[in-house]
This record gives sequence, C-alpha cells and structure tokens, in this order.
Amino acid sequence: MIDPQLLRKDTEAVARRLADRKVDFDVAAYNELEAKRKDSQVLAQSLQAERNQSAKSIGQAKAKGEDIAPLLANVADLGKRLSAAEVELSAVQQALDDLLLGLPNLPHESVPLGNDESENVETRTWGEPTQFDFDVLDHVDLAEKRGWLDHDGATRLSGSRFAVLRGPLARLHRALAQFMLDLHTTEHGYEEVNVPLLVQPSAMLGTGQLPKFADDAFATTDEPPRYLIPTAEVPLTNLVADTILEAGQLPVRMTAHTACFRREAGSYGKDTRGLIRQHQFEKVELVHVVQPDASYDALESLIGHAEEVLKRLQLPYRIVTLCTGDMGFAASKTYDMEVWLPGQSAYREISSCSNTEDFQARRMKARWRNPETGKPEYVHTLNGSGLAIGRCMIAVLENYQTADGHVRIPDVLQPYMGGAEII
RNA sequence: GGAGAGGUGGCAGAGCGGUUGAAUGCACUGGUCUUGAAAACCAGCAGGGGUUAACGCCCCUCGUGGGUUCAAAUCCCACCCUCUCCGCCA
Repeated sequence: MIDPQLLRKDTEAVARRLADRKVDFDVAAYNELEAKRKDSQVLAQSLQAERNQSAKSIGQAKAKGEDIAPLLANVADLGKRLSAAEVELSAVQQALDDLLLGLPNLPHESVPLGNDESENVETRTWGEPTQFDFDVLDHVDLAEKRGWLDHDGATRLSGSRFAVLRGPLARLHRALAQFMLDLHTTEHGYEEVNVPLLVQPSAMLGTGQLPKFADDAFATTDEPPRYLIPTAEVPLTNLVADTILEAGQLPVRMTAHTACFRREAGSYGKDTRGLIRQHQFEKVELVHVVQPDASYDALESLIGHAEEVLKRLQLPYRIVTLCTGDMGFAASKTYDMEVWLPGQSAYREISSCSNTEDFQARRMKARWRNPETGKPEYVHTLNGSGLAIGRCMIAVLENYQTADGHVRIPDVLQPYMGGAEII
C-alpha cells in the first residue's frame, strides 16, 4: 500500500509516478473523498469525546448520590447522532481503503520508464547461447521421445496445463529442487522453511494478490475461502505479518520449495505447448525482510543468489531490468532473469526478483523497532525465485541434449542423480 | 467429530458495569550510588489514528464481529484460535 500520508501530502507527485506505471489516478475524486473522510472523522470523534465526557460525569454524579435524570435527558439523542456519524465514517474509510489497496507500488527512481516489456533494459548477460552441430529438439519433443512426459495422463487427470513427469525426468526435477535448496541454505545464508500451500485471504491481501487479482488464484469453496498459493512469497513474507522485529533479528532470509498454483486467466493461447506455463508448478522461493536502508543492497544480493544457480548449472542467461510499465503490482523495482532456451532460440523468464520496499509491509503490518527512534517502522520486503524448477528443468533438457536424444547431467546435479552423467 | 478449560501490554499476571489504556512482578531504557560491575533506590516504558506551526488536546484498540447500556476488559450472542481428554487418521 502506498503511504496514505504521502498520498495526502503530495497527491500530484504520487499521481505522476503512478502515471509512469500506466495507472490513471483521479486526483479530484481522491481529494473529494479525502475531504469527506476528514469531516466525518472529526465529527465522529468529537461525538465520541462528548459521549465519554457525559458518561464520566454521570458516573461521578451517581457516586455522590445525586439525581442523574437531567444528565440522562441531556444525552438522550447523542447515541443516535454518534452511530450515524460512525456509520458514515466507516463507509468513507472503506471507500478510501478500497482505493488505496487497489493502487500499485510506486516505481523506484532507478527504474527505466516504458510502456511494456519491449522497453525493458538488458542489464547484463552471462555465457553465450549454446551452440549445436545438429538440429535441436525442444523439451517437449525430447521428453516425449524418451517417454518421460505423460501428456495424456496429465490431461486425463487434470485437464490442460498440467504435467506428469516420469522416470529420470521426475528425478531430474527433484534433483534441481534439492540442489537449489542446498545452495541457498548452506552458501547463501537462508533458513529453509516448510509452509502451508493454502492461505487465508489476509495473507493474499498482505502480499498484494488481493483484492485486485482474485481471479488469478485458485480458491477453496469454504467460507471464507482459502487460496492455493501462487508463489511461496505469500506464506514466507506473511510470516512477519503483524509483528515488530528487533533490529538484531534483521535481515531475515528464508527459502522454501513449494508447489505454486495459478489460474493463468487471460493467458489463453500463450505457451500452450510444453511445460512453460502450467496451472501447477514448483519453485524455490527466496524472501528477504530487511531494514529500509538496506533493501537495495539486498535486491542486488538476491538476484545474485538466483544467478548463482544458473552459473553452477552452466546455463546461459541474461538479466533484464523491468521498465515501469511491465512491473508487477507490489514491486518498486524488479530484475527478471531469463535463461537461454535453444528449443525456442530465445531467453525465457526463469526468475523475477523484486524489492517491494514497504508496500507489502504496510499491508501486513510488518515492522521493526528502529533503535535510532525507538519507534516501530515498516520493514522492507523482497522476494525472488531461486528458481522456477520446471523452467529450469526445461533449460537443462534443451541446453544439455545430445544428438541421439539423451541429456547430459550438469556436474553439480550428478550427486543428486545417483551419480548419473547422462540420462 | 464429542467433552472440558482458556484467550488482557515484550513476558507473567490482577481487574465489584462507572475518572482502568488497564494494578503488580519480570524484562527493557535513563538517572543516583560505585574504581568498575552487581545490588539498592528514583524515573520512564503498548500500538494505531485525527487535529495543531508547536506545546498539547482528542479518538480507537483487552482474540474477532455483533448486541444490551448514559457508560463494557467486565453482561449477552455468534465466530476464530490455543490447551487437555476421547474418537478418527497420514
């Protein structure tokens, strides 16, 4: 959530920064609502003060044994006026909250201006696109040729955009998850966390999936619903919701390997072939909770941790800085990591690392006690994939394929594959 | 699923419907004392919000949401959560 104080004080400037994100913020409508809020709140609070005062004097009079009947007559209609004022205030407040909860984060000043993904900025590349002296297969042809991908089985079970992996491919998938978790916990200083895959609406609100993107998530039918997590960012980050951390507890670094679930509403026809875009996929997620002044350094280390996975796997990639028009709802700044896929002759997203500054922290009331002020202040939260396991598996298949349809196993994965060098 | 107990400040733990946002203890912070530390003593110490140039004033919050009342931590209703026992179960 954007700081309500900032919005109130500097409405025009906020509107300009939102415009960079293609959000049309109606300043006049906001000002009107805000003025109404102020009036309602002042009125409601003064009536509350009046009620408190009179209740107090009635109590005192009664204690002295005085006649309280005239005092009661005095406040006869106060209750009605008060509850009317309170009803109005909460309606205005609700409207204001709805407005605020629907606004995306403000972009950081270092974020390039742009309308869509075509204006993202390539920040660096690592490695060279893999060269082959034979015609490469994409991951679908390769995996089906070897009987590793049970497309019919997946469709029978769950419909489109689901996958069944078999044999060595299932193991490769597991090996990747294990390798990533081990790297982040033993070398990058993350705590491994195992989290629920179903969360309450409050958690989805905290990280920004709700209220605006309810249609993107699967929900249960109980009331209130629970949501299948679209990313472990949701449970991991919300672990610090409603808490005040001591300075010594920061930074918090957590990682979790989970399944993720997405409706993929609105992506009809996109990536229908293969495993790139599924309703259910697995991911190793990285989350940082840090002091505000440390969050941009944390973003650099976060993307570095994600990069290290591909470096060890010897997979070529590039880092892209998302422009203002392409960033996610909660992000102030985002780096995407894209891995080279020979089957598509293209770089494809495999990780996205974002600093949300205090946007999520404010929604979920995640704070720390600043020793300099002694006061609770919002933390900054960051999240990134480290990495998407399915897409990483695709990258291994396509980049490590051999002319006869086998796949060499990257050195760092061999211990997780029972020593196999090729499958 | 059944039976019972309970949810109050960082923690522990009081709280006849009425100057209780909350006694007391611990923890924490500052001070006195001390060569230093400890002890002792003194003082401070919840969060959020409104208003104000500021000092300050005011409002909300005792699991959550309703209700009764001039007045609710305290009474009533519903829900949530925790603990114990029974049942079921990976």
